[in-house]
Parts: sequence; structure tokens; C-alpha cells
Amino acid sequence: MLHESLCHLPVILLILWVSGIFGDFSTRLHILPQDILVLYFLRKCPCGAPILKEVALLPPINAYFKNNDSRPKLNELPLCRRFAGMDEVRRAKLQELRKLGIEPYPTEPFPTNTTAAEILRSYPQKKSEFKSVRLAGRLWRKRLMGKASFAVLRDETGDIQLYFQRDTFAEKPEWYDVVFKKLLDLGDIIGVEGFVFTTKTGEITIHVEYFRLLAKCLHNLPIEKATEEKTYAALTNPELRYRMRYLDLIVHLEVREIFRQRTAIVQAIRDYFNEKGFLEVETPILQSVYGGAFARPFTTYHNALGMELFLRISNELFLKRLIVGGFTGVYEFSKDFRNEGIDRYHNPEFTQVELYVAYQDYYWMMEEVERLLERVVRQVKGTLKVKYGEYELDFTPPYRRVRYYEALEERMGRDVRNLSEEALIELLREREVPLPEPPYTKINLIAQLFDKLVEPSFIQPTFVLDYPLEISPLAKRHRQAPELVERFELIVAGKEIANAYSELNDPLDQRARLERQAALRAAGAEAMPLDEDFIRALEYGLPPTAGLGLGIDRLAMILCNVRSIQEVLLFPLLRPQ
RNA sequence: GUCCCCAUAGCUCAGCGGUAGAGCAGCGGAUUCUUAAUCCGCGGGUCGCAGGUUCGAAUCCUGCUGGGGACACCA
Repeated sequence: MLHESLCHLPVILLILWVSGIFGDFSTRLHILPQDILVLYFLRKCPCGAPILKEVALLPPINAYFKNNDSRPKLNELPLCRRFAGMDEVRRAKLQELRKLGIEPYPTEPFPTNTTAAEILRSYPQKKSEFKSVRLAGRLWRKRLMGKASFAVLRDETGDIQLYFQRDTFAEKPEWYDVVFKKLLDLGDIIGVEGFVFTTKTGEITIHVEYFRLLAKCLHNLPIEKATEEKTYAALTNPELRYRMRYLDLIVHLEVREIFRQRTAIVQAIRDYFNEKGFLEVETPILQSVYGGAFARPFTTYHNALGMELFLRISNELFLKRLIVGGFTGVYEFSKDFRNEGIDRYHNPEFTQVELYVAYQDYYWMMEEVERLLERVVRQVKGTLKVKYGEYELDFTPPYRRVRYYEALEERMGRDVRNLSEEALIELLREREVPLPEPPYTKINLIAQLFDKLVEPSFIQPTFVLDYPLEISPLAKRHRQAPELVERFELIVAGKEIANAYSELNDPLDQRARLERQAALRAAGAEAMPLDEDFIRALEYGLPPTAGLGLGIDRLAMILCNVRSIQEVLLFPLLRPQ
């Protein structure tokens, strides 16, 4: 062996020499196509030992001489190989089922009488009630062992083990051997009927006596597997999860739980408001004048009217019109649309619930928010202490209350109200806070300081109250300080989740403040347009009113302990593919 | 809108100039208490798209598309 290799040495040296002619050999130690050509002509080592045979499998010659069509054509392969790993395997099984007279998408219903969770919860106490169960869901795992097999069924409520035994199977044995073992795939939707028992290892299991295919699944499912030592991740790519949310929901029971909780949050809020006698209403999404918030709107076009319309950025002005109209408490779960950037706290369409209650003020509303959240958090989480990331948030009222300027002074170590614009800009630079959008007004700079330095520091539920008048054009002047308004925000985990005022009901003041906004708008700033009809409504008399906006997505993020808003939106906005 | 990172098998990822890899899923076989079933065998890819550099590109460069993160806007 050794001497054979040695006798190839001259050939190898020849190769190196020829290669040197073709290119910069010093940078590589690999065999090139031209090397192979040399070998091809030499064929044999001077000692007589064949060379080409040994070299023939080297990569370049493979590429060099290989006929591209030498591989078997796809349709020449037997079916089982041709479509291995592809959806077509399942398509073929579907045809096979039809041949056996089994419709893969039957019309007949399959009424169930229990669920996986129900069996797991109640069977140990009430064994006699589970002699004949019917349930339906996806076939989730198969552990085939010859004449008996285990499988897992996943229904809406969770997973339960199935047991199939050839000899006790009610149908013909072929149903076990062919239909169950060969033609059913993971992900297929089936209905099963049988009795519940406990295995030797203590797992509650359905002994299946009859099953029915209800819908064939034509895709391979990414199925998660996990043990103590190791987890085989299934579907973690966020893009795929959001684009194919149905798949995400099939695979991840915890994702289903997030959306159940989101719905539970909405229901708890609705229940609370309804018990209070507030009226749930619906107001226009398509508006010819938008308002109620600072935001760029989406525009659309009405063909018959021949006019531009806006998707609402807020429903505030409509709800106040309803209070003018005589309702004392109205609320709406409002999907609002804002034409702004997308990040983990912002989606272009999002949901808030807004509530307006006549004859109340923001102090009353603060207590109302505490009572509401106490109820909602307890109902959804079963406790008032909620884990959010590294924090444990405590929703037990009362929440800390801190005035806007006092919080700012506490954080900055001095009162910033008397500083000049230049001094404020300097202060922002000093604290490494990016400058806001120009024009730089005192109030914009102060608001930037507050938003960047103060707000994120409130982790536990905290009311910040008495905001500057300039940044709150719809809130009533503070009863003691005319440069402030009666407004609060609720901050949790450093983010605003609610915003409320004693609503401005002085039509003259409101007109002046909105005209000021209109002037700012004309100067290029983001500000509210003037809604003449809204002013007119106020002129008819809005009772003293407390108003609230509560961000449902943000609240859901906190209560579900997720860090991105996309996790609490079933179908977050993504670019189309 | 700006900057940084990512895109390889159905899924999760490795490879980062020299024949495209693993685990899970899939296919064939064995298996009547398994549970990540196990054991034996097998297949699976336009390496996001388009150019460029190179004898040779999944790998290096440029552009594009999509996503993630940060910033800006905003809630």
C-alpha cells in the first residue's frame, strides 16, 4: 500500500507542475479540472498501477464528465421514493383512500361528546362516565408497534393518547393495518370512538374501537418534540409563524392560550362595563375628518361620493358626541389605524377600548381603572401578581400616583420648566436623549425628556397625572393650575397602556386649542385638524365627562408576558410575499 | 425612513472558497403498554432572487426581495 502511494509521487509532482502553469498554485492545495485532464492522458502511473480509477470520483471530474441527465428522472422512480418528503406522498395516500371507498373529506358530521382536557381532568374521579367517548382532532403522533399502537390526538383543548389494538378493533383488521398504519398521517383530522383506560405507565388513554377520517392534511407538519435534555424546535421563525398563523396555532398550544387570554381580557372589560350600565356602541371607521389623537391617517377613496376618506385614528370625538346626545356612559372597542412605523410596540391597526362617562372627572376615572384592572387581571390570570419578563407586576390597587412635573423633577434633579430652549437642548444632549422632530419648542423638548427618561422608569402600575396643556388639546384645564390639564396616563412596565382626561367641554376653549393645533399643522407639525361639527356638538353642551382610552394590545402583551405586539395580534401586518 | 443582523431539506440549524450536512418530520421493513417509542434500511436541496470576482461560489463583492433587532414617528 505504502509503496503504491509512493510510486504515484512522480505523477503527483507532474500535476503540481502543470497546475502551476494554469494558475496560482501557491494559494491552493486542491485538484483542479486541468489536473484531471493531465491524469486523463496519463491513465497509468509509470509503475503500471491504474490512477484514473482512483481519481475518477474526485469532484472536478465528476462535474467535468458527468452527464446531467444521468440521474434517474423523477417520474421514473417508484412512487414511494419519488414523492418522499413531499406533500405528494399525502396526495397519493388520498387517492389510495378513495380507492378503498373512504372519502377523505366526508360530508357527514361527527358529533363529539367530550374533549381531551375533559377526559384528563375528570376520568380519575368518574371512570364510569367514560365508557364511550367520541372526540375529534388532529392525529399528532404515531407510535406503531405491530399489532398494537399508540398515537396522540390533539383537539382544541390539548393532547390525549390513543391506543389501537388490531384484535379488538371494531372495524375490519385492514382498517388498522392499512388505513390507520399506512394511510393516516400526522395532522390528519380524525374522529375517534372508544373507552378510556389507564396504561401500565399510568397515562390516561382512549382505547379506540372505531375511527373516521374527517379531513386529510396534505402538508407535513412541523411537530415540536421535547424532553428534559433536549428540545427539537418546530416552528420558531416569526415570519412563518405570523404568515401562517393557522400552522402556528396547530403546533403551539401556548399560542392558542395567548389568544384565549386576549379574548378573555376583552370579555372581562366588556362584562365590567356592561355591569356598570355603560352602552357599547359602534362609530364610523371611515371618516371625512379624522381626529382625537396625534397621528398620520390612512387615506382611502369613496368612488360614488368622489371624495377622500380617512380610516379613523381614534373614536374619541364620536363618543363625546354621544354623551352630548344624552347617553351617560358609552364605550367602544375600537380598531384604530395609524400610518406610522412598525415595531414591537406598534402595528398599523391596533385596538383600544374607549370609555366616556358623564358627570365624572379624571380622579373618578383613576379609581375606575384600578377597579377595572383588578377585576380583569384577577379574572384572566387568577392573581394580581403577574410575571412580565424580569419583573413581577402587582395590579393590587391603589396604584402609585405621581404628577408629571414632579416626576420629571425627581428624575432630572431640578425643575426644567424655567429652562430656555437652548438649555433644554443642552440637557437632552447631556443625558444622551435624541432630539425630537423640529421645530424645537420648549414643550416638545420637555415631553421628549419625559418620554425617554421618566416614563420607562415606571415598572409597577403608575398613574402619571396633570400633563402640560400644550400636548393635550382635548383635556380640560386643571382646576388649580391653568397651565396643566386634568389628564393621566397609566404606565406599566415602562409603557403607556391607558390615557384619560377630564374632557374639555368648554366649546370656546376647545375651538381655541384646536385652532392652535391647526396653526401647528400648517407649520408642518403633527397636530389635530379642526372638526367643526365636533365643536358644534360641544356648543350644545357636553356635561362634565371623564374619558378613557385603554390599549388592548399593550394590556394583552403584559398579561400574556410577550415582548412583541405581533404575538398578541392573530394576523399582524406583514409585507405581502 | 435610517443603521446592524439573518435567509441552506417540510421544520430547527451546522457548513463560510474545493462532491451540500445533522437532528426532527417523511418513505420501506420488524415490533401487542409505547409516550422524543425502539431497531434495521432509504430518499429528500435552483443553498431567497439577480449580477459580479474566481479554474471553481452556499461560502467573497454589489444590487434587489423578505424577515428580525435598534433608532426615528407613534400608542
